[in-house]
Amino acid sequence: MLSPTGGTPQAPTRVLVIDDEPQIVRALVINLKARKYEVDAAHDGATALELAATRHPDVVVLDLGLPDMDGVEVIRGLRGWTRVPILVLSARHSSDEKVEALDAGADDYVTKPFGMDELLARLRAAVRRAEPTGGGEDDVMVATEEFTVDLAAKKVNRDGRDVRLTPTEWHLLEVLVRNTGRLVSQKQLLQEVWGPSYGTETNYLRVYMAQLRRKLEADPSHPRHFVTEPGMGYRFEK
Amino acid sequence: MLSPTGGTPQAPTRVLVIDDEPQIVRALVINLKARKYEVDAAHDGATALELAATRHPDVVVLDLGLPDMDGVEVIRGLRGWTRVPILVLSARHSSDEKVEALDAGADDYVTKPFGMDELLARLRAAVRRAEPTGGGEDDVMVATEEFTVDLAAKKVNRDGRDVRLTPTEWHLLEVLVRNTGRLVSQKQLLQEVWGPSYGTETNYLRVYMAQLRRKLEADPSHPRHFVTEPGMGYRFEK
DNA sequence: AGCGTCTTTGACGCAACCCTGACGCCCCCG
DNA sequence: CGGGGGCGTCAGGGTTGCGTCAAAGACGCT
Repeated sequence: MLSPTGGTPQAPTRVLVIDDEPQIVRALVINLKARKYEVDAAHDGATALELAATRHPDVVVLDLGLPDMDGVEVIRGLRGWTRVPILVLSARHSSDEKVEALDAGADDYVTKPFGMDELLARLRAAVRRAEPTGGGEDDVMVATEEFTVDLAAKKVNRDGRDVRLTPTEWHLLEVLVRNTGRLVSQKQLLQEVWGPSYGTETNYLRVYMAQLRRKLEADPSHPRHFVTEPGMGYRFEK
Repeated sequence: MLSPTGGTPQAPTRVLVIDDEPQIVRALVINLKARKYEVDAAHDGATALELAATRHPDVVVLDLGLPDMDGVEVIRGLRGWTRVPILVLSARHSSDEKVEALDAGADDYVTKPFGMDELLARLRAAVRRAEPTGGGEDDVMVATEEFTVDLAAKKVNRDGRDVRLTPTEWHLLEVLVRNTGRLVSQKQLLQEVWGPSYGTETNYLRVYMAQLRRKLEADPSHPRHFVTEPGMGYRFEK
């Protein structure tokens, strides 16, 4: 995985690196940028808190040994207003120090010298669990003048009443709606709804398209939304 | 701070410890119980997954060296259906192993021998960040015309009297209510309530949906709130 | 050890769904 | 102008899935 943000394209993950040792900052910045992270860097606590407030990073990498203030104070300063994941770096192996940092609100604690692979893995873990819960919570709704389709809730509403669809009807509708405006070939429809071994049983499509139209179209015999493209396939239009 | 759960009284934090070395398990259990955690223990991967499904721990401590299966497989088995924090223990210091475990979905990685103080601090950190976000006011109360469900208090009230629900009934109701209006597939229901190894035992659903309807619906044979979507799943409507 | 509660499992009737075939229509093409 | 392929419609039958009931097994409590 090259990009830190998984499959779908989205805003790059923003990292705030706080360390006063130039060579460590340089190594981190290079490695992070190579993996398509967006990186800000600060070499003391004051600028760190400032950058955190203005740039809103998705994750913070914090070295405890700063020139101007105690690293734990930086953690408290951040935790006062944000739950952004904080990954602490430190040369100290002392258990007390780890406990203090973690209880102040740090998410993870890595002792120097550290392996870059491990650090990046811990960073990925921190970012991942901060991601919004629940997977696909987007309420994907498609609306026409006559009915609405809610892909997430698997609901179809027409004239204020819910329309009952059978599994096959729903599946067919789903494929069409996900390709709104585009032509979907008969073969593609058959394979997506009935399975990959189907492809020629166009009579299935005729029956189920008729049922969809009967349940959703104002005038089923003159469909406005479920359009037949003879010899090719079907198309859903808003 | 003696109690792991902050100030306000609430259910104790439940920890699942997975390790095949008895002395480690004993040390962990003693230390955790002394701090008012509720502790379950498993000494192999199979029972671990089973316990995770039935007991729903708030955090998992997992030793990678298990007799029956690879520790990473346990992580994947858990991540298939839950986001519970996973804290990995391991004797291996190898960087590759850490990266693999973290990328499989672990939240933290501690190498043995470990300091108990540090482990407990890391455990607190893992639990803390898994807590519900402060800003998101959970709709813990859901009301219909006939009954109300209080998700926080785990109470159901109907006609002014509390309704007694068995653990399974409640769990099923909870999943449905958290997805009010949305269709929940039979597989999802089975896996959330009975555990990840279930998915086809739809007869369980039939029995327990009937019991929920009998206890909550005005006319159980014509359910208004617990709607069956044949072949797909069930839906809770207000 | 005994009891009660909860969970699991099996059997049965019924309704709904999916598939199938037949028929008629329209449009394209010969 | 006639034939044919593709499409829409309808109705029947096999199959699946759901609701219900009942009883056995598992578990915890007294």
